[in-house]
Amino acid sequence: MANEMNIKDIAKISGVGISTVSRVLNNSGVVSDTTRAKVLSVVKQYNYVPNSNARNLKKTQSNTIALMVKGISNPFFANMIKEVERQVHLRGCPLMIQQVEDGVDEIAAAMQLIREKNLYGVIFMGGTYDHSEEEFNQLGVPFVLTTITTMKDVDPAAFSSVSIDDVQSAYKATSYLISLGHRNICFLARFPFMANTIGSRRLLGYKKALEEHGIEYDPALVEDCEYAPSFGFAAAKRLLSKNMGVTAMFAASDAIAIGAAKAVLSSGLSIPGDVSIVGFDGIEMAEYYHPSLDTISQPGVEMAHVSVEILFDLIAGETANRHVVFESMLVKRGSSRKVT
Amino acid sequence: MANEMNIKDIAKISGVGISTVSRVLNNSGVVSDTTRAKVLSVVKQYNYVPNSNARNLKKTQSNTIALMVKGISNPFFANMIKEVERQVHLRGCPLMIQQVEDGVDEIAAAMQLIREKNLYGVIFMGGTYDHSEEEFNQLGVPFVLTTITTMKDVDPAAFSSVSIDDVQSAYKATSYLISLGHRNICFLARFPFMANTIGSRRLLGYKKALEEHGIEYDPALVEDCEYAPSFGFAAAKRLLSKNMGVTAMFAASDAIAIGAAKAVLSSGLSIPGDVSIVGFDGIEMAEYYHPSLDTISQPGVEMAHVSVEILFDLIAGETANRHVVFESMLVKRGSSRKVT
DNA sequence: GATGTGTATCGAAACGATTCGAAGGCTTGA
DNA sequence: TCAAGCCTTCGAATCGTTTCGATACACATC
Repeated sequence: MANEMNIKDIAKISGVGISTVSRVLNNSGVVSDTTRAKVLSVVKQYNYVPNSNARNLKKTQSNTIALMVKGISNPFFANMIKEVERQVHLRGCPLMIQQVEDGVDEIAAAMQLIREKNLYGVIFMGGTYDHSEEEFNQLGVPFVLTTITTMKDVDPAAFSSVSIDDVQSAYKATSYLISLGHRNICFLARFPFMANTIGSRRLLGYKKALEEHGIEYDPALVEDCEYAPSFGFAAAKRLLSKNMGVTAMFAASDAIAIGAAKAVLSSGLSIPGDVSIVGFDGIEMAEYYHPSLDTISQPGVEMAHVSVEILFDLIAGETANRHVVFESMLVKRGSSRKVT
Repeated sequence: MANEMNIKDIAKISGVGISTVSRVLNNSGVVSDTTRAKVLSVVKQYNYVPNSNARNLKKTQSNTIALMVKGISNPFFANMIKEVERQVHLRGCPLMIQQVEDGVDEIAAAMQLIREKNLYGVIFMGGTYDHSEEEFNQLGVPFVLTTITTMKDVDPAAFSSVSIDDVQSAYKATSYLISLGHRNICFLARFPFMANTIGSRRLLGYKKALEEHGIEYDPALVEDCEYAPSFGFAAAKRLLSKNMGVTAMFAASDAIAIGAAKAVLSSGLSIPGDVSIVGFDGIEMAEYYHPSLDTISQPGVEMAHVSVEILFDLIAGETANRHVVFESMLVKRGSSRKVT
């Protein structure tokens, strides 16, 4: 039922050689206009699609791009994935998506795919990578790290990346809350055992802002929670029950912020009347929450776009790795207020 | 850097024939235990991974599954996609994801991929398909339609599907609001020019409930809006400005419901005090909205799971197509109240 | 010893593309 | 007329697998 035509059939029907058909389809080498037209018309008539397995086998390279992502359903990532797919598709390449479960070695998983499928390139999205330069080099195909932190100190010349400055962004959010007069500001993020995660980097920014304003850092104000509303809710509940006089919450993601807001509101407190809240990411749901949540917004779509651009530049032969750091933006919508 | 080993090398190093290595790797045919052990140890030692392009070329079939989806970033789909990926991955197959843009012929796009990549199977997710039985048959590989409505009257024996009963579900939601005493219930959904979309099917359920309770259907209470908060917000604003005495809103998705809730709340009205709201899908964000939104919840994860199961059954040779219709559930959380 | 049966293995052919060296057919100039 | 040079085109070899018919050996049977 599916494709029973191969290049040999097309060649025979067109009355030309096999290689001529190949050259027409790949726009390589010279082919006379009449021959080209003839071949193309036959291709169209029989709806012929070249078999990419054969093509990839011969070229020892496929045109498939893989996206290795931690947390497909995270709304911030979902948007980025959408854009990655769009951009990759636009360039005529199929996209393979693989979810990286906790505890799985991302590079090893990618290696397997690369060798199996002769991948064209890989985008890694989200998470913290505990890999050495050699391990990255082993990949053997172009790749880009998007919104990823690395534990080992890897030479920046060894990889390309797209990110925001997490320390600076968290600093910005915390400073904002401090500037509104808040002193008891709690911080909600995920702190796994590893160092240099997104959470720990944002914690650095949080601490830095406190320090600069002479506010003592209190670990009791920091809650460990995963990037989802249910965890934000539970974490905020825990915090509120401590009765520490918290007047502001800074969450490392909007999903957490939404859960935390729910905890605050359902405790009978008001936002921003009693508690101010600032989230992180800039997802649509935060804007439509009531009250609309302030947030540190990341330009996810552009980040995805640039990731694909860099990847294809590398594929095209660009040898210099690039590191694009986007600017995050403090979006004020009214979930924070001045206190005296 | 990448894989420079091929099966011939492994054969030579192991001191066996090429086909023996192949048989070991595929668990096909008989191989003595000692030979098997020897080959496996060499494979492991050299970290050999078979080239799937070559394998697929020879078998004229790859192990890749494709997911054709409309609206990757829709949170309800995002969750399903996550589960599809998990299940497909669990079965050792790579997953290719292609987003179907508006106006693109889904089947044609899938055909292209199938012929290029010799796909193993395809899952179609979301949207309304305007295809005939012949077009589906042309695919030539197993496939499942998940949460998809079809415009043409296709023989159920010609495809497999996973869905909920949209008419019944909308009927359930509307009846619930009516039972609470509401009469002016508006309905927000997407109504493209085509018939038999998800939106139009849910509209049927809405109408049926009204009719059964002797409430006249008023088209002015139905607003066309896409499945995202911003559109729900705008649609609800439009409705409120009509001053039709609306006391309840039924939205065809939670994303719409969230936008609509925002419109209600930011107009100074209360939920459920002034307006009751029921959404659709059962996404996490609706639960953490304040107030938590009532909704018709779809078992997305199970639907995704079953879709993959059916697909692999078909791949395994099952010839009978299956149609699994899941039960939706009315989840009451407090965004609706009784009126008198 | 010839034949049969089974087990374990081998290697050549094939899958459908790309590519490169070779060659056919023209024109041009000597 | 012939050689040179150019433009097209051709087809064999190749990529790394799978698979099937063939083979080799051991052992039993008659």
